[in-house]
Amino acid sequence: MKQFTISRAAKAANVNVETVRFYERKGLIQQPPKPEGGGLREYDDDTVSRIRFVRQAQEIGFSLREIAELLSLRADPDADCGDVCVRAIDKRAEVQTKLLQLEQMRDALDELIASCPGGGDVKACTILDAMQRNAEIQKTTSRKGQQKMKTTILNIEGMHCGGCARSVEKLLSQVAGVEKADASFDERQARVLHDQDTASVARLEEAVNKGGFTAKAAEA
Amino acid sequence: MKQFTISRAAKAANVNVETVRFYERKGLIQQPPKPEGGGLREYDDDTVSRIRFVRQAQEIGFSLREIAELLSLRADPDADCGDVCVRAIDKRAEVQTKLLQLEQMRDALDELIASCPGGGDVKACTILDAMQRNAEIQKTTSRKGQQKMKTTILNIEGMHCGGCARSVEKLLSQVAGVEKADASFDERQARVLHDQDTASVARLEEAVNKGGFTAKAAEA
DNA sequence: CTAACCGCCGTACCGTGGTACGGTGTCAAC
DNA sequence: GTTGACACCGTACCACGGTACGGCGGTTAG
Repeated sequence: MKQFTISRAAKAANVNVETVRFYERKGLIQQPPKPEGGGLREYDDDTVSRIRFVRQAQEIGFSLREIAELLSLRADPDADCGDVCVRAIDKRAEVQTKLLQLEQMRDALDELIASCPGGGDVKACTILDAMQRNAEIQKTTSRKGQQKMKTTILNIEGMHCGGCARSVEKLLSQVAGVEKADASFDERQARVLHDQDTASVARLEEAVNKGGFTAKAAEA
Repeated sequence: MKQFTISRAAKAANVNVETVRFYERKGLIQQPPKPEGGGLREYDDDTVSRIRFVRQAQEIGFSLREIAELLSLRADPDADCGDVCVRAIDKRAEVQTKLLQLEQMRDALDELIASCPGGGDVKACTILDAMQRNAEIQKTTSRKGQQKMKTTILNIEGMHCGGCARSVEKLLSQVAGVEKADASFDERQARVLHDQDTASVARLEEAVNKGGFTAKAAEA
């Protein structure tokens, strides 16, 4: 097992020294203890691997917070491979959603570009016009569906960790008409901002229950 | 022309009041003057439209900074529709790049998910293994290409505004081997962090020149 | 008339993923 | 034994796109 100083370790993992220290602070890697007789901390191969794992997971689209979870799963002897898989599937769904949004953007831009006369007075710019028109359409559709936004607090049973809380958030946010969902593991609660017409409280509870939790609206 | 209070304007544009104020501070919208006799500022239809324009442009993928530019173009009597078009094309390229990256992510995740046995000990998790393996591969490839990173300062002629500076950055960052490119309109310079082997100084100059500017490496 | 709200404004803070700086300690080579 | 490079550590700072708060004053409904 090779030993490194921090800067050698950073170089080996192809990151900045400050980044290594940043990851230590975030708990993504353990800071090696100082040698007893004093001197410099010694970083090993394993830590370098771990840093590279972090970068790879980042490239796949995981946030540092999620990577920390993966790493702790990896270290947990009771963890199941299925847990990892669930996260991968969630992430895939997330990536797919972003992908579709980006495709919409690209198509919208393509349309704009195609309609451009290529020059002339900006007052007649079809691109700006089109964006303004879309903006106005948004207005009318948002007015058509007169939203009755309300925040509901759900008491949730069956959460085991912060990851569960995030699963609950995901379940809730996938219900049509839900604007915002925050779940707190500590409080065993979720706060949901939703349109009462599209997303009834019953619908919210149902969605959470389907995920294997138990949700009940808290009395106001 | 309807008049609104700030909160009514915010509601009409479907944003938070604080967001309206934030946009004012960022110069995206003008803050209406206080009426002479005192009292409340009056927001008009036009401002509301402008806010919706901002949101729409954001959805298409423009940052607030870029939107500010679009808005000032829209107001500039000398601006050409082609200027807007160029920005749209740039943005399309950017969106396309992100799209490809996300597709890679999705495919990588699909592979990981497909390989998952679906349960069992996390020690045998194919997903984590695969990520670790990829991480190790990255290491070797990044070692193979022994990069000689260097920062070069280019003096740039032909920039007319901050937008030009950003164009220069874009031109530079598209050169293979360029890690980072910062252009300053005020200083008429660009600072480029690049691999000397893949991206020679001549190549950098060439790329900038092709964009209609004139670049010369500054003497150290 | 008074409470309760809204406008107004400055300022602080959030999360994300780092980067930068300054002072002190340690080490190794010349 | 000195010099220069690195380690160590706390803290501050960057961009981004907002959100939140606190105090003041104006306004409006009951």
